[in-house]
Amino acid sequence: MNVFCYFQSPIGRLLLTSDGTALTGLHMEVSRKAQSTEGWKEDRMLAPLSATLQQLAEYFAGTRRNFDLPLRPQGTVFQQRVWRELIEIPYGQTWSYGELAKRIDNPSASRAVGLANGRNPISILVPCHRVIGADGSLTGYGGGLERKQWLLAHEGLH
Amino acid sequence: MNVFCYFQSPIGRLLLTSDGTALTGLHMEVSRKAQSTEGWKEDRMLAPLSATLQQLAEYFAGTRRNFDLPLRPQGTVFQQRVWRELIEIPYGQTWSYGELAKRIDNPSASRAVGLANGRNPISILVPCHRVIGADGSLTGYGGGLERKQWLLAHEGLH
DNA sequence: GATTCGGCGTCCGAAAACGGCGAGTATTCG
DNA sequence: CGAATACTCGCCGTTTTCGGACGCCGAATC
Repeated sequence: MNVFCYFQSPIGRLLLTSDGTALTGLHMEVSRKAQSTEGWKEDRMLAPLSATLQQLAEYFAGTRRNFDLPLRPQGTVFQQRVWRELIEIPYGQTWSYGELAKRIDNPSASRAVGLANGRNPISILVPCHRVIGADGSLTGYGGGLERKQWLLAHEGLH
Repeated sequence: MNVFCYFQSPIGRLLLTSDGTALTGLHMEVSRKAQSTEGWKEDRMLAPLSATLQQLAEYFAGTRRNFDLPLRPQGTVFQQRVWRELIEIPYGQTWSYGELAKRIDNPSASRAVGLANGRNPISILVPCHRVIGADGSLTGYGGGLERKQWLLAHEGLH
């Protein structure tokens, strides 16, 4: 069972998707990559979705720093390792791609980490925006660098 | 929704599977290729399954020569064409792989037809056992040549 | 800074391997 | 001489393998 709904945020509309028991995706609206929801059902009341809506609202309001939600992102073994580690980055902090690579015992895979980051299906909640270049540059972001910047600023950086 | 059940036949136990609305598989027990039913529900009462059980019993009892069941085999376009044509072979008759290839307007694809035959997910009902070599040899059968021979003999051949 | 280069997992396309064949020769026996 | 069997070779869709390109990097060099 696939369900979805939208959340209106300061950085644009967000698409939330769920398999019925957990959150499977949180996508920003980017023209080129319009995730299709054809054949899916819209439902803001489904438990995982309504909980996410609530916590997102609090996050953007500035009253929440950590999320507590059932997540189920789909990906390869390596990607799962990267994403699981992403969640360990505290609110308002940043790691470099290389640091993240070290943390998953694959110190030379920093570039592959970047790739896995780009494939993160659950943005914001899995905070791939908290990873930047070793020299402090933002380097890149699926939703656009301006959104990455906005999120980091919102968390009190720069 | 995936459901399964078993049928005890003269040629061994058969595994029937359904997506809830049609029959998706009928597999013979072969050690090397034990189709996994993990996470599936066993239910002999589900419409497509109970109907199949009934008609199979009649087939093996010798009182039924044609089946009337909702089938939904999964495969490539080419395989679907082959399987659809297989159903046209009358009870008690055999075609060669080459003849079947001609029937689907691909006369030189006899070998590919053999391959598609081997992938037939619904044995007996989709009678791939009625296809033999152009020289009359049995050539091959997923469930083992002895079963192919048994089925053809049961249909009055040789 | 700007450029170069090595490292790493993934994606993608091309190429090769693989059969439940069949037709055409060659070979073997009565 | 036939007829039956053994070999060879082309066919064709599918699967597997392989190599190269790519990207949200980082360190070294210029």
